Amino acid sequence: MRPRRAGERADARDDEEAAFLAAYDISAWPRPALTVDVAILTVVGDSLRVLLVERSRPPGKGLWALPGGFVGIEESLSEAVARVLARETGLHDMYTAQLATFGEVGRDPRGRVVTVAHYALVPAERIVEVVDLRGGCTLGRIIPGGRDAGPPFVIEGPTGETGLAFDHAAIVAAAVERIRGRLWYAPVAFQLVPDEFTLLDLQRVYEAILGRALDKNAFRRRIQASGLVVPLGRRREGLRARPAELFRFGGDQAGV
Amino acid sequence: MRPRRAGERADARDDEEAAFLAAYDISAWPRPALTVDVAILTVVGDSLRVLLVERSRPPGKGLWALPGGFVGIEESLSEAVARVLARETGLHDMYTAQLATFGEVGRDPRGRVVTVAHYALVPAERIVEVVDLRGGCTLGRIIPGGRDAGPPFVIEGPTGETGLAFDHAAIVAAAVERIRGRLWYAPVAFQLVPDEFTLLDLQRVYEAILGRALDKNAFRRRIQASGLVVPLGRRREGLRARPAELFRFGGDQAGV
DNA sequence: CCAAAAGTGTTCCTATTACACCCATGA
DNA sequence: TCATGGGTGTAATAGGAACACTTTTGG
Repeated sequence: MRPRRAGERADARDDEEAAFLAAYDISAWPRPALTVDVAILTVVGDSLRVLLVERSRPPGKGLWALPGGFVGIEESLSEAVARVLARETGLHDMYTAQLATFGEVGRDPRGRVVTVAHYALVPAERIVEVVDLRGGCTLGRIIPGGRDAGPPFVIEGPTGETGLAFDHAAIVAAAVERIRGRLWYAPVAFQLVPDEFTLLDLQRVYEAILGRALDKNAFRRRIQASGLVVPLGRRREGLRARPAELFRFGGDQAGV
Repeated sequence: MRPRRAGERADARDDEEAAFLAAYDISAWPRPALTVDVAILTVVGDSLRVLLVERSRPPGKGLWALPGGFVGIEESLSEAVARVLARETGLHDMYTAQLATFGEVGRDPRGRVVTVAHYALVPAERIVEVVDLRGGCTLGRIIPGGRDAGPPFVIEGPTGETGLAFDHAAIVAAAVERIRGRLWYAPVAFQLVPDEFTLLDLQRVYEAILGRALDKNAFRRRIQASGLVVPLGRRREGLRARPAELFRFGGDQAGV
């Protein structure tokens, strides 16, 4: 018995496939439930934050948690993410990416629930505009534990508490590790900054993500040499110091 | 309404949680089925390979596919991977890691099936020992499309065909991209080489994964400087050339 | 003028590349 | 001895880190 080549007895095979599928009942066996959870990351000042929602029902009622929800039978994972984010936070059209899938047996008290964790990157300005940060949403602070780029993290809610519902603290830690690893190779920081930004704005985002200070000159040259930013020829004035040149994301290497 | 602090009205909350969970029926709604699929990668000679199994039933009967199966209600994802690999290939105790989750609505003709793709790394010697490469298993050849480190790939089965069942070709491509990205930062290549190896053995593995030649001296120095290999003080003799020094994985940075 | 923030010049150092060369063995 | 694969020296280069310095604004 060999694998089918293209066109080889395709009719008979197709009939067998069709008959099999007609008789197949995929819901015949018990199986895990599937959710998506999203760590929406942003930078406020010099600290990395994650958007948390208060759980309004059990399990974990009253605890802070990542926005999430069950995956519908007719929607892809990314569609589920978009739907959940719009419902729980009002945000839409932001950069999202898949992170990892968490499937330990005891991670949800409701039963067997496997979650496909995602992360999203949004400028803080947009969150403040759209999200009601008093109506059940907050921006938890992510504190890198180590002095350099390593775990562990502490996630600190608005009232100083550190616990999140389910295994959501582990998801946040994985999200931070992921964007740290991708920071220099993918347009991560550009998603966290307004359309127009100064190089020091951008540097503050890099520093918040990495949890350590960067050399100003080295950073500036590295970013400009990358060809990922284009100068706008305008300056940001009004502060009590020398105006900084404004840039936007784009240019040679940006893949636009 | 504020999030619960530690110990605050814990009894009442716990009662509510317990009551909720007692009444909760998680199987009440239709939902996707969940599988795991594994790309078992290895290096034979100078080419990267992936272990394929022939599908013995519909859908895709007769096509080559990655080993995979449904996730049980009482097993974690990694347990499901181990079970599936032992059942379909006889391999066990190898290095596996999660890759990504594929959840497009139409990816499986049986209905809505979401798969958590994994990859595994095994030395070719072990596959030849354990797996029956004539009884429904084969080592498909992975051909990098670009001249450097980029996609696309062609996956070539034993009889020259290129199609895999479902979206498994995309999973293999994602697996190769992942191990390419991790090659210099994680012990990827060491999983693909026997316990005792020469530096040129190791270099051939790196070259197969990257799809390009590496400078011998640069490679040798980089690996030895990493502290990840320790010389055994013995040599591999018997070839018709100068015997090469044997190494094993371990040492300072190996995290053993 | 001074504080504060923006922006630049220069030096040092390390990792990577490229390429040429020497060494040990079996036939 | 020669072919084959194992192993090394060295110079050129690129990129990042460190640090001191100058410039431009608002008060």
